[in-house]
Amino acid sequence: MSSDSPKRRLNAHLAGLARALGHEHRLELLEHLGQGEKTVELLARRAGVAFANVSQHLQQMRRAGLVTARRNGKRVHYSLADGPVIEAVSALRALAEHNLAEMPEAIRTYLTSIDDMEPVSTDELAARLRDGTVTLLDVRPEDEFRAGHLPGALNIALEDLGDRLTDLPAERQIIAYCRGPYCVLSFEAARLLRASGFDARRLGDGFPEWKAAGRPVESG
Amino acid sequence: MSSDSPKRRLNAHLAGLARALGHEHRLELLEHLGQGEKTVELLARRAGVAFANVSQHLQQMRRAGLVTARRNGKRVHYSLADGPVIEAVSALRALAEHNLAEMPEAIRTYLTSIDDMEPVSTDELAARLRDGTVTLLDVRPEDEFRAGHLPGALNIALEDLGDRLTDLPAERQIIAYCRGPYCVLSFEAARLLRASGFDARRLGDGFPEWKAAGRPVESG
DNA sequence: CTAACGTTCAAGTATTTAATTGAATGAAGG
DNA sequence: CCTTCATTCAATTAAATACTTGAACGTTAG
Repeated sequence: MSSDSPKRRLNAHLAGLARALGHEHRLELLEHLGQGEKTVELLARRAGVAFANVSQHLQQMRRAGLVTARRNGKRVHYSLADGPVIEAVSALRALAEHNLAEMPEAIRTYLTSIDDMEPVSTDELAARLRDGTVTLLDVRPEDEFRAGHLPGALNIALEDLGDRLTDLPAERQIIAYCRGPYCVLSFEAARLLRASGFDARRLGDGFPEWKAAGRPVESG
Repeated sequence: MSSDSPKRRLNAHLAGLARALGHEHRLELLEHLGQGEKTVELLARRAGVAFANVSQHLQQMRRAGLVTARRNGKRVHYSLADGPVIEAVSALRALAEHNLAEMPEAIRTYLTSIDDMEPVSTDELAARLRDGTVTLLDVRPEDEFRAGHLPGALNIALEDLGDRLTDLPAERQIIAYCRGPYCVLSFEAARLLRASGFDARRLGDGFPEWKAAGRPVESG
């Protein structure tokens, strides 16, 4: 009766999208691309995946419409397509979080330890920023910060944080953020800061989610 | 530097979820399960897929935590897991809709023709229901209606609609709904009703999305 | 023009996934 | 108990996907 061909083809199309998201490396690449445009080489280095391999994964995602490529000189710069890609990945995460029970132990403890840091919500952060009662700290690498960051954020990459504690106010609460909800950078930063006597917390989401929610961003 | 094993494993887990959504037949099965619990046999029939094949797809989704199974006598009844499964599929659809340009022509015309029916939004419907100015028509098969439907809806399966036009009010607007945004049932219903002189529209979403949005449902 | 470099392509192998078939389970009914 | 029926399992084949390697392409610099 209702085995309509167009509907089937649409489902096949949706399935193709899902499969394009269905690989560990591609999800990692998307997370990095969420921070801003990047070259293949940089992505390969950051993700720790073989070069040609990254190129192929990127092309697969390009075919699916998840990312776009632009050539500039010898390099090809990839970035997220402007559809709701972040939202789709977030939906996957929400799905995963709901089934915590069915996850391997190692992942579960990882997630709950991240949760123990009492993450600040995006709404809460926005309010605190209006009040001006917190210092906002971006602990991603500098190039990602330059490509886009939350308004008024201070950038100290996690690896430099230990050497630059004196740049931070001792009396104000510090909220650290990084690439996304499961990115360890802000988690490690908050831990380090707390151990050094600061009042530190972390943002539950990261830059891509903030931007995807339509909130203002700065760059440069 | 930050090639943390737990994070990688989490991405692998997310990728597994995405792959569990990454097949035409599984998406179709999820759509049917969104209407309510169903046996393997019924699913195989409704989806037009070979029996053992359906069983294997279901088990794959069960392993991924997308669906649950319960045995009752000789039959095994599958239903959606209680995580945000509908939301994840909706995210995929949103992604697909955003890239209309990159879709094969056949699908694109299918989608735009559906859109030409000026779908009613969930919010709009809720308001109109409060006013009591519309008749709500559920055109899914009776078993799906019994398993759950929108409050106050009248059930006439699409295949019976032509014979039961006299059961419908000529003076009130009729809003038809079915299984989801891309389900043809309500589309065909609205077309038939309009051709018969009724003032008919269709709901943009379907029963599963209404329920997933936390709105009230009735059953029986 | 040639060399160097970043990226893509092509080919091969290994692995994973899908569909089909027939046998095996497990519950109900005579 | 033996049969029937719905479902699952196991085994096979076919197809798709991932990774590696080395060659090819296109752009910039000398």
